[in-house]
Amino acid sequence: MSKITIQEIADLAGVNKATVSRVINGNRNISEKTRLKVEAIMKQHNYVPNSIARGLAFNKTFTVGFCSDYTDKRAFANPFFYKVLQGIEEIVYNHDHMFLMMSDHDHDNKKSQSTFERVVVEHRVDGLIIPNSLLNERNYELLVKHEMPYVVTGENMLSKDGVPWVDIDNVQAGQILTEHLIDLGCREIMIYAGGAAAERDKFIADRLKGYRKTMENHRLEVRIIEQAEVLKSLYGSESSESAVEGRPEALICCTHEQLFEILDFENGNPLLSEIALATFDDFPMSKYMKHPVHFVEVDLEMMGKAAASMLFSLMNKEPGVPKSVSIATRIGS
Amino acid sequence: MSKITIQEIADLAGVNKATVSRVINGNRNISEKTRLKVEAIMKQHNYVPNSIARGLAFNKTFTVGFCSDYTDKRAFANPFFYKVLQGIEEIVYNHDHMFLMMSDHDHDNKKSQSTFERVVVEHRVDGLIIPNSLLNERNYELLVKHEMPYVVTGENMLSKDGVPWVDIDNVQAGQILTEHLIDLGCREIMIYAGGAAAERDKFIADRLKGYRKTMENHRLEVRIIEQAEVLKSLYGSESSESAVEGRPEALICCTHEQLFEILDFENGNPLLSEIALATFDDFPMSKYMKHPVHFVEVDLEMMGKAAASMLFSLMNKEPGVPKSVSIATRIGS
DNA sequence: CTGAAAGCGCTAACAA
DNA sequence: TTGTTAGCGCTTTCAG
Repeated sequence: MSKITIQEIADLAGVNKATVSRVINGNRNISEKTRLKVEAIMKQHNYVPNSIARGLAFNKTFTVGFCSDYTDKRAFANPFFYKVLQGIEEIVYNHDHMFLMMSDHDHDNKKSQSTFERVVVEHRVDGLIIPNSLLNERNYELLVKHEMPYVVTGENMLSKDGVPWVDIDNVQAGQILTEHLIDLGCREIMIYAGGAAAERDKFIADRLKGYRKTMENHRLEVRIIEQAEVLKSLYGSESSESAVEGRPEALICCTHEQLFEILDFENGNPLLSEIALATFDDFPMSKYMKHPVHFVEVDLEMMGKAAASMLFSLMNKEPGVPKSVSIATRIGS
Repeated sequence: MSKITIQEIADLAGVNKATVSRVINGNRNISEKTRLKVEAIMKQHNYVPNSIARGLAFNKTFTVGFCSDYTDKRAFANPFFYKVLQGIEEIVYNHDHMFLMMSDHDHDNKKSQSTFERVVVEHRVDGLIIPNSLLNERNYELLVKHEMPYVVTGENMLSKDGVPWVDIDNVQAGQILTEHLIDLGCREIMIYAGGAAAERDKFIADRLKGYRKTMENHRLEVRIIEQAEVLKSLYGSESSESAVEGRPEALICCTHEQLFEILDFENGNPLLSEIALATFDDFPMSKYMKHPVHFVEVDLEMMGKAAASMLFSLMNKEPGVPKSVSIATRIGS
């Protein structure tokens, strides 16, 4: 079925297949009459051009890929992650392309090619949207070498210039979240942002920066903890007088993992329930939780749209494409 | 880059491209000597056969697709849904295929083709795994017409024979969940399973069946509510004496949507907090919630593997392929 | 405006 | 064991 080829359509319409090809591709050099005739025949037999053959001739796939990272909790553990996809898809379909998702993990064992690698090397897509976490040195080289257009979601941590990315404005997010806690009356606000993590992940460094700036504006003390142990000791069983003194009114967790680490700790430490918790990325489960969590709301769909739009601009080699987009956030509820 | 073709490899190796093709495809009729030579040249130039061209020649894509349904809350709203994907991917890579995800929604407006339709009609994949919710009459016809092998996740609700599916054993799940609540000491156990929904969705009917069987075994009263209103009235402000009497000790919600409907209602009705809640599909957030939720644990990775394995069997036209797989569940924590 | 022919990169008979 | 020759289905010169 669907075996019907351009040649058969041509025969049926009594024209050459080149003519059929012209109507398929909207070539203007064609008489209204034959165009209509061919179109009718195509419709009648619901002919659909074979995309593989088309791809071979055009040396294109008419497909953009999205690679998600299995190990990226920030993405998949967030049930609202799919909104990004929705945004991407809308743009992709408007451009009459296919949207293909693949998943991958940054596996170090080079024994077998990663999905990502195969897709790039085999040119299975014309462009790629990948998460920050997948843009390591090796993958970067690969993309460049194969001249594969790409956009990164999440600001890149690679010290490369010119890597195009789309991300939420993490500095601003850090600011408004801190501002929100201050509005709530908190003064002693601590932030859980690992030193190593902040080095590795730009988004953590930025969130920290937003926090720091806000606290300093309000002349409040900046208190950063890098490991949960520090916090735990403040609430430990042998807590000294000074530990009790050191307890903050609020704690900002830079990632959901950090948040859950604290929440898990809390299950054995009712004292912790006094603290106001806050985190980034949508967290709509908050209202059902024992311990409510303040969070920042992100227009993820917009983020997806921005990424896809940027990708198409790159694919079309449009001049003057902005190399990055930051998306503002607001306090969620 | 990567422009290197089979012809150039052939020239470099001083052989015919057919010979190169033979080593690519592991043809046995080739001398060890030339095979090694060609392989060396290929490696040296990291030659990768163009998959598009290969696809055209083979009339295959070496790709299997997975279509997820945006509107299917049961899938995407569940952060652990990706485990299914992990299972699928493992099998797919073992078969040296690509795995491509697309998302779709059962949009009734026929104005534009759905992604699903395009993928099928254009033969972008050799086989497809799709959720139950996408297998409507129209899509079914399409798959059959285009002879596209497919497997459905979630038992099919279409009254078609021979639709291959993989699902959790929903009857068993209903049983163990009910059994679990009984073990906990509950006697008045109500189940929220919409009448219309149970008609439409086989999985609801099955869960209900498991509940019913267990309750009857224990000589307990089967109490089914089809709309949240019934329950709400039992807890409403003007609750009569009889309403209070009618309050169950436990409530089983057949879907997460139903569960959240109850949880949202609860926010204004502390009385409801007395009730034991239970639901299906993994719900690991339970331990962080104000109101803990009993749930059934599913080996989603296994489900993915089963679906993919079945698909490959179908693609290879293996004889005697079982038409369905039911996967047992256990109580989660 | 339309047709004929070459070719995209690879595979698969059929010969040699 | 290897080379030759057609295609796979479509696009795209280049003539007419």
